[in-house]
Amino acid sequence: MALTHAILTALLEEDLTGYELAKQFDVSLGFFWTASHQQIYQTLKRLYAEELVTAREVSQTGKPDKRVYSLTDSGRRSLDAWVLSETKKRKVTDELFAKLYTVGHSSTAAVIDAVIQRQHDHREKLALYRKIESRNYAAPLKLPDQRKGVYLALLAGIRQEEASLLWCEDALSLLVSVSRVG
Amino acid sequence: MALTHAILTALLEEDLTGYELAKQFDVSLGFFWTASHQQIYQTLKRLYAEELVTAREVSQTGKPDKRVYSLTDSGRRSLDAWVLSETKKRKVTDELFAKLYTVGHSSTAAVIDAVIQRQHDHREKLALYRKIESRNYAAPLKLPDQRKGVYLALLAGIRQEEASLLWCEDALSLLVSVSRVG
DNA sequence: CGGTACATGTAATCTGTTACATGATTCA
DNA sequence: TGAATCATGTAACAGATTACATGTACCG
Repeated sequence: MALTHAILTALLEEDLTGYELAKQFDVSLGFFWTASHQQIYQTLKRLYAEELVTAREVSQTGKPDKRVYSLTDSGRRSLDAWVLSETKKRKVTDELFAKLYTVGHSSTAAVIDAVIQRQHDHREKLALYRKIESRNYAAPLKLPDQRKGVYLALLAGIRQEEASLLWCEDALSLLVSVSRVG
Repeated sequence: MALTHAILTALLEEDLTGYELAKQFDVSLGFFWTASHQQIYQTLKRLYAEELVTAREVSQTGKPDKRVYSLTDSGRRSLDAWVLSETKKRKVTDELFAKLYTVGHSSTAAVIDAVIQRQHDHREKLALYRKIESRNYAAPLKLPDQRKGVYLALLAGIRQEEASLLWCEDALSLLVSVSRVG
């Protein structure tokens, strides 16, 4: 039950709606956590039932009403307990690498296309992360403590995207040496 | 249904038992795919029912009997179709980064411990990958085509582990600047 | 008139995790 | 004698995905 805690940590800083959470999981949180809006709404519903969050309805003009969630004391305690618990290993599933295992047996062209697509994605993510970094995290040591962890998560994202981009170049240059198969 | 294809790609190269597959998912495949032995046995059972793999029982002396799986033609076609299909985005869940979001609100000591633990893990993985690289993939361009993709997957693992290790150092030096909280 | 952003959800299904279950061999 | 490795599985439950469902506002 770890999406629970990913949501609760996001609510530590500010109150959010399901929609806003989904957007955050799509961008800044995206490189270390992915979740669809359906999953988020379902989890928020459960969190509300368990009284780890509260919700208030906010009417808006020119936009649909929204439901803003905030942490409760109980949610806060649950988070604290989770931080002290053992950290689970990173879980990854990436089809791209599984497809690489088929090189020489199946269509290499398809794999090359997949790498190029991935290269575009990494470039976009990196540009986004760097923009966020230069706007909000230019002087890490001077950040207030509550922002330091968020900065480090961002930095990890930047490093991962950079490493992935370098890899994409190496991958493409090696893949063109593969005779067409499949 | 992507574990399906991750298993099928592993069977492209050689026939394997569920146990061997589980080990591979734990080590060399581990950085881009994780799966427990329970999940693997369940999936193999389904794959067998769908005739994407066949199995033969092998008796051993001094060891339990084992069940060795191989790809069928139908499994092979399923793989080919999958390679041509759109590549899904990488899916990640990593509690460590979620925990970073709690810095300044909760126990920083616990987060530091988690980073140190992760640093050990990355060092071990990197050492393993480098050993595999120097033993089997010293001259990438001279590899047979079927090994090039596998090498690239390994290289991605090496790059990721290196980037992660650099990050761990930066993270630890910034985290010690956080006043003790929680 | 069409697309995008805002905003929230349910139902059915599929996938993955946790707990349970067994049993031989080898090494210290 | 106890731990590790080999080897395979089931059952119950939790978590995630896919398909379906609705509706407004704003921009071009």
